Amino acid sequence: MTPNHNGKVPVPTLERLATYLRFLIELEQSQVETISSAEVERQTGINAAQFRKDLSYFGEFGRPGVGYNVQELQSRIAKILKIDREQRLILVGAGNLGSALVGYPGLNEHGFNLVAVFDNNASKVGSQLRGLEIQDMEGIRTKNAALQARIAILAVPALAAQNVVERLVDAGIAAILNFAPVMLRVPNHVFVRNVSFVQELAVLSYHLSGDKLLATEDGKRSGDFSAEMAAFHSEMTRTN
Amino acid sequence: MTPNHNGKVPVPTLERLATYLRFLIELEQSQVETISSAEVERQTGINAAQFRKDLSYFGEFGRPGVGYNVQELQSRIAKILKIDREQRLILVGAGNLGSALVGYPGLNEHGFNLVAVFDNNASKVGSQLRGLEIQDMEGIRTKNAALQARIAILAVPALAAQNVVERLVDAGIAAILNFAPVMLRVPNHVFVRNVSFVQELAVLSYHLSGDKLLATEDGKRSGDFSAEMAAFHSEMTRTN
DNA sequence: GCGTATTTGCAACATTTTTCACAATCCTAT
DNA sequence: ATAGGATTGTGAAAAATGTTGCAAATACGC
Repeated sequence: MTPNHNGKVPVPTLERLATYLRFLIELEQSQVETISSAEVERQTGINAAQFRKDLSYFGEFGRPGVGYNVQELQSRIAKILKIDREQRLILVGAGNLGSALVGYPGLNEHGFNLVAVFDNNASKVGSQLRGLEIQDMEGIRTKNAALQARIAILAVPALAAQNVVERLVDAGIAAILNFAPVMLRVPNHVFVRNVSFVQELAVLSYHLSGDKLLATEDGKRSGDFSAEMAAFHSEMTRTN
Repeated sequence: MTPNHNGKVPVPTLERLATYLRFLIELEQSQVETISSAEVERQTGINAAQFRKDLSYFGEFGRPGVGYNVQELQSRIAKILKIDREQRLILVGAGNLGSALVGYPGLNEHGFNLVAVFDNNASKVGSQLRGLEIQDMEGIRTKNAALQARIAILAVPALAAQNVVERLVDAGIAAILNFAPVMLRVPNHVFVRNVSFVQELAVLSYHLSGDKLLATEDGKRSGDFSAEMAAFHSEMTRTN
């Protein structure tokens, strides 16, 4: 149940745990009762031994010769990630991105409950955002003492970010999902995960070949490309 | 100029490269001309040797005893990441998230140019999204042969994602920024980066302690906590 | 010019993460 | 009951990533 290891779990393991959870929920909806690590590899692309080792940080989950019970594994991973209970979030920054996040259905589906929206822009304060009133940052400490949210989504401009973070930490926030394109300075007990679209796009951009024409209207391509696509399509039709 | 190494650059290095770029642009705007790796460490938190090693994959950039020319380094990293030129993007999925991304100013600022928006929802097709007409996926191959975009942002529901991806690949897309909560199957020449908010939140959630009260209205906390916060604040005031 | 201060690039070392390999365990069929 | 096939959990090897230490290069004061 609780980690039987010395406490240090690799971050990549935690990231994959969330992937497994998503996958297991899908399986559950398809009425699959049991799954083996080999089948997980086939369907997610994650190495079977990796899957087993990731789980091994937290105890034993499967039965040799049988596999894993989908429902049980799903609920145990949810417990490990502490999303079996309600997790309250606050959002700071009601711009484009922040507004989109408020409407993202995946949050509630995974037990995350957005309980308040803050913004420093006086023209926004007081208006509604999908049922939540946008509040001034002023007094966030008192407000969050009541709300008891421990996770904040930070979607403010880069220049405002560090200042906001210090107020969030003061208000008892211990985990921050940072969309602002800056490195935040936080005390040791506070965890930050950065999300940067342009950073992701830049990594993709790097991998692009210098070639100009990857697709032509008449469908002609290089020999290598055609062969690879054929392989891809046959794999697709096999897998489905 | 071009990589003087055997071609394999660690992905973490590429991710940091994008961070350096962001940071260098900031420095440039503050009229800083030269910076040392030690100063990079101080300001970004990334180890100085890490910074030097990351750069070393692509050649020599600095002068011993002096440091790095901010402007030159900035432009060389941009070239490495291939964002010195215009990179055309297409967006698939004009829902909440997709719409927010269209309005994200950071895209243009970094040379990414969103040239088309696609959606399968007939009720959306034809309407405008910040100056771009939402188009039907039908005929995307022909349309992209003209647009010549090689990167796609995928912001469609999970169930639709794999189907859409196959059509994107067919249309010549070679890199996908995937917001759909599923693992995509793609041919080898196509690169995918996944962005999942709930996954990020889950990792944060894991790190939260079981304690209920992290902040109280009257400001009382545990001794450890107070000490750490004091250290944080003194560091903050020193750094600024 | 010469010694001293810096600071890079890189090779060697250390750590972290992934993969391999296999004994131990469990189910099924006979 | 026992044999046989499947599958887990995990120590050990391998690969990837990060850090340290230092020679070589540069600038600057004297």
